[in-house]
This record gives sequence, C-alpha cells and structure tokens, in this order.
Amino acid sequence: MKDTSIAGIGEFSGKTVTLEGWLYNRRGSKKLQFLQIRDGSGTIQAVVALADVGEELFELASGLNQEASLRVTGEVKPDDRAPSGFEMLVSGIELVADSVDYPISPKDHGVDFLLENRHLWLRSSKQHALMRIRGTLISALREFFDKEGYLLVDAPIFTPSSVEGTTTLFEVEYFGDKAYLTQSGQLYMEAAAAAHGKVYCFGPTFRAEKSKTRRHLTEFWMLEPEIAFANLDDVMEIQEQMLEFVTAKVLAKHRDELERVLERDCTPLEKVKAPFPRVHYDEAIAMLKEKGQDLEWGGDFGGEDETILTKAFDRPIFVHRFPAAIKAFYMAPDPEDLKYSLSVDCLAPEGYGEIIGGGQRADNLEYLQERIAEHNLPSGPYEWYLDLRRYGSFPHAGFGIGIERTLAWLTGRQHIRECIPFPRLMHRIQP
RNA sequence: UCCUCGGUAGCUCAAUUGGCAGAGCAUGCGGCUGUUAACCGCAGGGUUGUAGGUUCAAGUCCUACCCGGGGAGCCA
Repeated sequence: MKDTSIAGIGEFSGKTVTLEGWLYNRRGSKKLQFLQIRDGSGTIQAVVALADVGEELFELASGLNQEASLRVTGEVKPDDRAPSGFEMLVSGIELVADSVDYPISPKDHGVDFLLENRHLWLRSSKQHALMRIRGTLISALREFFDKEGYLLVDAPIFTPSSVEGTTTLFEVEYFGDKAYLTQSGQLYMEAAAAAHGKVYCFGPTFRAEKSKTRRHLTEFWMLEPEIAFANLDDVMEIQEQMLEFVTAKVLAKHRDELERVLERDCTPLEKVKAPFPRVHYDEAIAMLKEKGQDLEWGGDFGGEDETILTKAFDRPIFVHRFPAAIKAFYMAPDPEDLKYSLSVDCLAPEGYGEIIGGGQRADNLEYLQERIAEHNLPSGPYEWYLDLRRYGSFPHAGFGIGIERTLAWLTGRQHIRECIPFPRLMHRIQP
C-alpha cells in the first residue's frame, strides 16, 4: 500500500509519486492518452505522452480497459484545466488486474440495470459522493449526541414482538419460536434512559410493508435518542439543534461534491437554522384545506399533503400534536386536550417530507395498559415495558431520524434507494 | 392488495395508419499531440418479456400470464 492519495496530491506538486487505483475513463489519440484515475479518495487525470514514455508503455496505456486496477507513477503538476487543479505526467504504469467488458459505461443507464449492478455502481462519481456524505451525516449525528452527553446504547435486532403493533414485521424462526426483526429500538431506549438519562441507539430497522415508493426501504438505518425528564418542547429543540449541526457539517465538508457532482443547490441548506416553525396539527389541516386538499380532521397526511406543507416554509418544520387515535400506543396524551397526543413529526423542506418522528411518551401505567388493550396488542410481551412505569416512572421523550430520508433531502436525491449502499426493496434483495 | 406506466442489440432509446427492426453509447479495427460523458470513419451485434389468437403481413391489434418502475395504504 502506498501512502499517497489523490485527495492529498497537492502536497506532492512537482514530485514524482505512485498512485494505486482504478481507471475511471480514458480518451486520447495515437500520441497522447488521458487516463482518469480514481483511488477512492478522488480522481486525477494522468497524461501519457508517446514522446515521453516510449512505444511499449504507450501501447499499454492506450489499451487499458475501464476499471482496470493500476499503479501509476508520474510527476504531479499543477494545471488550470484540471478540476482538482493537478494532473499527473505519467512515467510508469503497472497493470495490477484487467477489467474486461465493465458493464457500466459513462452513458445513461436505467434504474433497474444500475441496481442489478449496485456492487459496481458504487464506484460511479455520484454514488461515491453520496456514500461519503452518508458517512459524514452519520458521524456528525453521533458527534452531536456524544458532545451533548448522550450514551450510545445498542438495541437488539431480534425482538419478541412488535413495537408499534401496526406495521408488518419480518418473521424469523428462533429456536422453534417466532421472533421478529426490529422495527425500532425505542422501547429499549426508554429502559436505557432510566439507567443513563440521555441515550441513543443507531442501527438497522426492518419493515415488511409492501411499499413501492421513493421514500421506502424494507431495511433502513435510524438513530433514536431518548431523554429522561424531557417533554415535547424539549425534543423539538433538540431536533432543530441537531439538524442545524449536521447540515453545517455536511456543507462544510462536501459543498463541492454537492454542487459539482450531485448538482445540489445548497442555498436551501444554508437556511437550516433554529428555530424551525412549529405547526399544530389543526393548523396544518387548515392550511391544507385552504390549498384545496380534500381531507378531514383525524387523518394522517399523505405524501402530497406533506409536500404542500413543506413548500410553504423555507426550512424544516415541526407538525405536532397529532390525534392520539392515529399514533402509536406509547404516545403521551396532551393534558390540554386528551384527543391529541404529544407527538411531533419533522418534515424536510423542498417537498421531501417526514424525516423524523417522535414525541413524549406516556408515563402513566393505567393509561398505557388501556392503550395496549385498545390496540389489541398481547399484554405479555409488554410487561417489562410496563415495569418502567411501575418502578419510578418518569416523563421522557425521544425520536427517530431516518438516515436515508435525511440524506436524500440533504443531497437532493429523488429516491432513497441511492442513499444506502445496498438497498433492500420489496422486489430486490440482490446484490 | 389496489391504481397507473413500461418490457425492442451488452446499455439508453426510436420504429408514422399493421407493411424490409434502426440510432447513440459500449465492443473490434483504422485516424487524430490537450481530451473533459472527447471526436471522425468502418465493422460485428436481434427468438422485440412468455404463451396463444386475429391478419396476406404483428414490435405495433386482442387474450392470459411473467417481470419491473411510479403512486396509494403504512411509515423513517
């Protein structure tokens, strides 16, 4: 392994270095070849001149296939014509391994073909940028909670029962019993919050819903904080601080990739500053009716409703106090009016819609028992959860932020399937 | 599960009223010393998703099925 990376190539201006990577693209003539080399950290153009390298090496260069792996040696030179400001004057090439008939050409491809070749598609520039920004988003989220004194507590993937009782779960055989893949770590975070005060989990979650939309995956990643003695207002404040923090981190580190590679206009992201507008459910209903949407009090919002709501504001918004009847059993009732719940969704702007769901949890034992019965949930699996209300119950609140939906918004993607390395969709589990 | 759109060369797509199945990219060969998804010339490449039907003639019309996209519901 060499120490030199393309991202840091500027340090070696005027010096001769060896790069290890892959041939991204090649063009040229009988006497001059332009090799686009990528090494994961970046890309650089390597120029091979027949007059400099001789016939044998030039012939090797002009026969190189797309995605062949290489060691390329040459002098690093500043060049105004290069996007990165530098290019390499090649003096030596070692073909590490050839790449014959690489399926993904630099021209257009359809979604189905690209997903079939997801293992190779990841090498493309847009997909490369998306994965880099995903990495930054995740580390920025974790940095935010770590610096605020939260403890990372891992939730289990196998669960004995549904968290919310509504969505369809993936069932697995568990030593002769049934178990399910988790749809949320929240209930476990409530237990952890009683032990540590401020906690969060980060991991994959699974939903067996037969959803075929640009907003759904069957396997997606979620970060779920839970905070003891917090209320609804507290979690809204935490959410807006968190989004302001991670958006600034992503902009600081990836503005060039966002604008140049992903063609994302960054001006809407610069407006992601606290406070975010807080819209009561009733206000949201009134706004939507005014815009001509046909809907009644008591229902949830559809994709089009969310689009209309978010386009009325220039930054993410909170919609709070949904009717208790359409929210999960563990949501706390609004003491001001019991038909509302102390719930909140955060909707991303520009039509992206819900990226965070959460709220204050019910801390009254009898209320929870009634709600579990109302939802026709088996009481047995929830006894441990009810213990949290039997032994020092405490007001607490939390939320879950969807990584892929947040990334799709930040990067301006149309579909969240590009926002996870290997998407799992209703009709796709390969590669 | 429902609504809707689609399936033609390795890839992206075209094919008029039912009338010889085509182009770009990729690949191969040739040309070009500054290309930026390079360009120019030539060549090879097809069981039009599957099965049936109508017709002198079906990529095109009809029936059934298979596969996929987008959306609804559900949610992050």
